[in-house]
Amino acid sequence: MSVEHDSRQRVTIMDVAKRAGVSKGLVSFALNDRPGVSPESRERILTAARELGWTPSLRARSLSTRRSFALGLVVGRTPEVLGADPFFPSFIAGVESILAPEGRALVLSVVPDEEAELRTYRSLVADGRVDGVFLSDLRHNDPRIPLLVELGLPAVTLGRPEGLTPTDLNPAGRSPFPAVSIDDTVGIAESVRYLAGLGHSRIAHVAGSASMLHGSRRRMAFDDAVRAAGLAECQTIETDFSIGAGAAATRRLLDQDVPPTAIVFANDPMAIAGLGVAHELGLRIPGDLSITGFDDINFARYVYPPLTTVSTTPAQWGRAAARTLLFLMEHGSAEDVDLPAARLTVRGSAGAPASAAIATGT
Amino acid sequence: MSVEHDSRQRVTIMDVAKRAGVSKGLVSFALNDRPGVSPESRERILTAARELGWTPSLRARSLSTRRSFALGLVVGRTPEVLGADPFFPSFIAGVESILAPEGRALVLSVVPDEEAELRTYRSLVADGRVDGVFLSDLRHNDPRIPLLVELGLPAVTLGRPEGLTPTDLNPAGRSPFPAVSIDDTVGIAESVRYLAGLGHSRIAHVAGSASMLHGSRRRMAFDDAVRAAGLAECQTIETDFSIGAGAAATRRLLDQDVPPTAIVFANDPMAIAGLGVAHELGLRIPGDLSITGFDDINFARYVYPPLTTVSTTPAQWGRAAARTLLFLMEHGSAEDVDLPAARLTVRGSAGAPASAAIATGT
DNA sequence: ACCATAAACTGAACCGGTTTAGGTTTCCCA
DNA sequence: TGGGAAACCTAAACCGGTTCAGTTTATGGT
Repeated sequence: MSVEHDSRQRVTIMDVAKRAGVSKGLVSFALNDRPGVSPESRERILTAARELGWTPSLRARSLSTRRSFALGLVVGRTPEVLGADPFFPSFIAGVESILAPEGRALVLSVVPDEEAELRTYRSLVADGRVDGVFLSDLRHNDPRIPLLVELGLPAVTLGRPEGLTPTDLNPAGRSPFPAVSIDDTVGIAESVRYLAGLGHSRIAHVAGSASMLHGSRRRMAFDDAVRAAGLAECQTIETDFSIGAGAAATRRLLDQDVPPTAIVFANDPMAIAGLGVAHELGLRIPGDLSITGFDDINFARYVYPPLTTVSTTPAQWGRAAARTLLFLMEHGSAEDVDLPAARLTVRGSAGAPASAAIATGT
Repeated sequence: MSVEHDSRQRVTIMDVAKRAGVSKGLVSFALNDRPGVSPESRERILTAARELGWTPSLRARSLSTRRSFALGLVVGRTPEVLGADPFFPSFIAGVESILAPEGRALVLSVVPDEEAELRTYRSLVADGRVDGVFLSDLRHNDPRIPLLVELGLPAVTLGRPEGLTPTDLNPAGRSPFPAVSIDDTVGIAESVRYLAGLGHSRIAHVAGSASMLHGSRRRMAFDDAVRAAGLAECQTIETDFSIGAGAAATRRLLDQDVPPTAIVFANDPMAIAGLGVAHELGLRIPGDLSITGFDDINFARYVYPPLTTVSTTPAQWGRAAARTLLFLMEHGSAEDVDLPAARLTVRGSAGAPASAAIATGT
């Protein structure tokens, strides 16, 4: 009994209806299991559909339901920064692992600057390409938030936004979008405590961009931890998170009369660049200089010495974000999710400073 | 004269037709600039559309034209391998730079294995999600090629496929899909020649997966170059392109009685891992061991010593691939594109072997 | 036996475009 | 002046689903 022979004509809901001896409306009802279909009819319809190998046309569904069954991710980074950071590949893999079984697709955009980013959101909505979006790399007074509110596009933020204007807040005074967050301050605090415990007193921080929430938050965590450890003012240099900027910052720090004995980097790419600069200057690591990173990218374990860093879980973040966004779109609201805090992973790049005398200056 | 006030009702082609005093069919004609529309009408219609801020509904267009105006990229890699390799972010950025102005979106899938990969292509087609796809990471007898032929999905391959069965070939005996390629054998040959020129005679190769075309092709290029340089048989170790495998391979190579004095790695992540292993073993680079990589990822310039490697241009590849795929879809066929060969970029990780005595064994 | 009500189901409108068959004009030339 | 072709345009069908008003059928209460 061959039913699969394609007669050069995609099988439609009408074919299924005819074969089951019902109207196409009822087929639709049965498929979206809604009430008002007798068990027998439902069975007959589903059987017919199976026999014909029918799958409802996504395009037709899109048109009549005004949904696209796709989610969007707009990444506003230069290829330079993007390429060095394995966050997105892992994050996307996590997202996909949730979306694929649900029959939803991910529409990805990579754009170089903020203006293009906002344009992209507008056109995604104008074209009805996506039903919701992931908002990553939050910034202070992030212009994307009011834009998405204006566009009425459901979203999930990676981390809690800050600096929202009253008009953006929802009635309860909260962010208009659910946030899926991971506490990265714990890891920074642990890094500083660990270094201080090893005997370091001149600890510097190579921070990420202050305009990015995770950049400034890690910096504040660093300052707090330094203070908590009873250390004197510690140096911080702001960068844009790029490898090159990390190398330059390291050079500046080490090129001082009294250089730091340890550097806490805001991400692993910069830390690895720092490692390179230190080697180049002939410093022993961790003897002359201790280094910690943030992210625990794959490279971290394989550079020399292996990088002591803070381990994050982007794939898990992706899964949680995808689940939250799907829930939001289905139920109209969703709870914030807090993932387990990122914790310090100790490897070889940090150790006791070689000379306490130099460190204390006495 | 406010026309922008949204009356809670998206403006449709009908609104434009009414305002221009024509039928909606004619609006469609004017918009897709087809013959049979008088200049005056066309002008009136376009003006009306502009005034109303009308954009044709992508969803409606999709339904009636049976196109999705989106292209697909299915990446079959584990997050582990994917995250370390900045190829895709750059490639995607290149693709996007072409697609965005054309109003096309990129649908991205990341799947862990080949089975899921094939499933994904099937469902992308069944759902009509994409009008064409990019085929990367070509493998020998790649099962995706016959699948895409069967599905009738236009595609562009990144590199020329091999091992096609006669049924897959088109009438002219060529691959059914246009290929956008970059010659990576030149870079490998240059690496070997460069090392040989420095005085190395025991050069090893840490190859990528032999099942991947670029893995085996680079390996063959290595063998050819070694022979051309008049060197004795040189060692090769096959890996899966992952950082960890690169580290393990390096360890095995260096843990021999007569270790190589230079290693040519099939990609940068493995080369960087090799650098780490060498450092760990207390070797001086390039004095005791020379290392070359492949890709010229961002990290390459910032590790110590900076990596001598072969520079590729993934963003350019992405642009060319996107242009070719768009052309293919519009005209039904497209020419192969050959990008400039990847060339060696000399930095510090390769140099003359410290002792010619050890190198020659005399 | 009869009416009320719920459950099951149908038919048609609708989503917003494209496409095609056919109908007017207009213009040209015999 | 008429005939024919070309240019322009309209109306309606179509893409393949969802949805809803309304009809039929089954159930139940009195």
